[in-house]
Amino acid sequence: MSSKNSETRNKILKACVHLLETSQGKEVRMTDIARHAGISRQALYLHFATRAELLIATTHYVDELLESEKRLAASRTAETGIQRLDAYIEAWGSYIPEVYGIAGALLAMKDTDEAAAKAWNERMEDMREGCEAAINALQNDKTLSPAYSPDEATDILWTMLSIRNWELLCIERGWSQKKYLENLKSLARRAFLAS
Amino acid sequence: MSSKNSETRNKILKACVHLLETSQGKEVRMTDIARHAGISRQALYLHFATRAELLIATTHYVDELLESEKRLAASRTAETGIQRLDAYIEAWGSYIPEVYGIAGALLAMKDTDEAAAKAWNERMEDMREGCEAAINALQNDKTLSPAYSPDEATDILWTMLSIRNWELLCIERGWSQKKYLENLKSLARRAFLAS
DNA sequence: CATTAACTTGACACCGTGTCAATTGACATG
DNA sequence: CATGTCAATTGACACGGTGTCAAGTTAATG
Repeated sequence: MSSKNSETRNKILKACVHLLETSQGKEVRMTDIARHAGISRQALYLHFATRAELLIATTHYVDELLESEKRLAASRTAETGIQRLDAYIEAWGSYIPEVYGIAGALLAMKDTDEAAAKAWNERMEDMREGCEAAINALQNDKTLSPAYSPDEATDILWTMLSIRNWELLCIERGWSQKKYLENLKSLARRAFLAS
Repeated sequence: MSSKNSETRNKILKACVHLLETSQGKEVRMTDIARHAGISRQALYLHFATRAELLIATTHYVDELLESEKRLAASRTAETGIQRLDAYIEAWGSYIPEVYGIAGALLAMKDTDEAAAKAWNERMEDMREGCEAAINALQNDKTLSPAYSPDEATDILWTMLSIRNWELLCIERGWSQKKYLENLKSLARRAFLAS
């Protein structure tokens, strides 16, 4: 459970990311991760107490790699509410495919594992704040449709942008990433802008 | 594996429904179902070869109880496209909370179990047909926004109405069923109607 | 009375997670 | 050089859940 970055710890995380990304759907077992990292299964437990902990660490790991914070925060600099809404959808929507594998694993554990649920909920809470900020920006511009309170609008935007929705459109229905982004931006405008 | 309705088969299905409905989130084990049905665990396997098969049978069972077909088909009688859209959202949206428990169980098995995935996909396909019919009705009325092809609009409506979205709004965000239905109807209008 | 079908009990195999103990090998420090 | 320590290894094992198998019980039916 070394808290620092050790050589093997990184090997493990790297292997975990790779497996989650490639083996879409199929289970990713501790054994698989170990083999792929070139170490023994037991050595995993020297670094991560449980599978859940490993998965959570993996999300942090990729977030660092992707500089997620930075990219998501960028939308905050947009001038108008509409631009901000667009920028947030663009940023978050581009983030999804890069974390989809890991998110899926975490999501699957959510129901059975306390720690995984917590990690996931924190993430969703962060995302919701981004939505809230975008909606508030609309509100300040007086461009938010009077049909919605900011809270309601936030809930809806947050739901629209869920990873599961991305999954339905881009995986199940085969939409391209470009089509997804364009459609979601346009949908959000239709939904939230005062006409 | 008796294909007919036997006494105990129904007891099992009833127990299964009850457990899935009440024990939200917690696992529902074969043992639990057996105990709750008042029979031995092994007797379950006399009626259903696998857990997946039992769950699938359970969905059919509740569908029969709820007369889902009938209720969902009702929207087809609406006159205008808009009414039809509303009616479908009303029907499907009211159906969700009643099958939420079972759906969750099936959804969770989707990734690991072939049969469960198939059962789920069939269901989603049916639902998509309902969406398609509503969108086509709009199209025929020339009230579908030119921004969308019927296919795109169908995909989006289908996504909007996903059980996971209902879950996010009604479970996670605590929306009432009434609020959910109203908001989804209004959202769909904003999204799909030509302005 | 004998047969048959539905159930029961109890044991067991398989898998995946997590634990434990004993061992090895590298490397640092006195 | 001896010692200790740290990371990793091997191998065994417990636990929980699904699914299988075999033998025995019970009740209905001819």
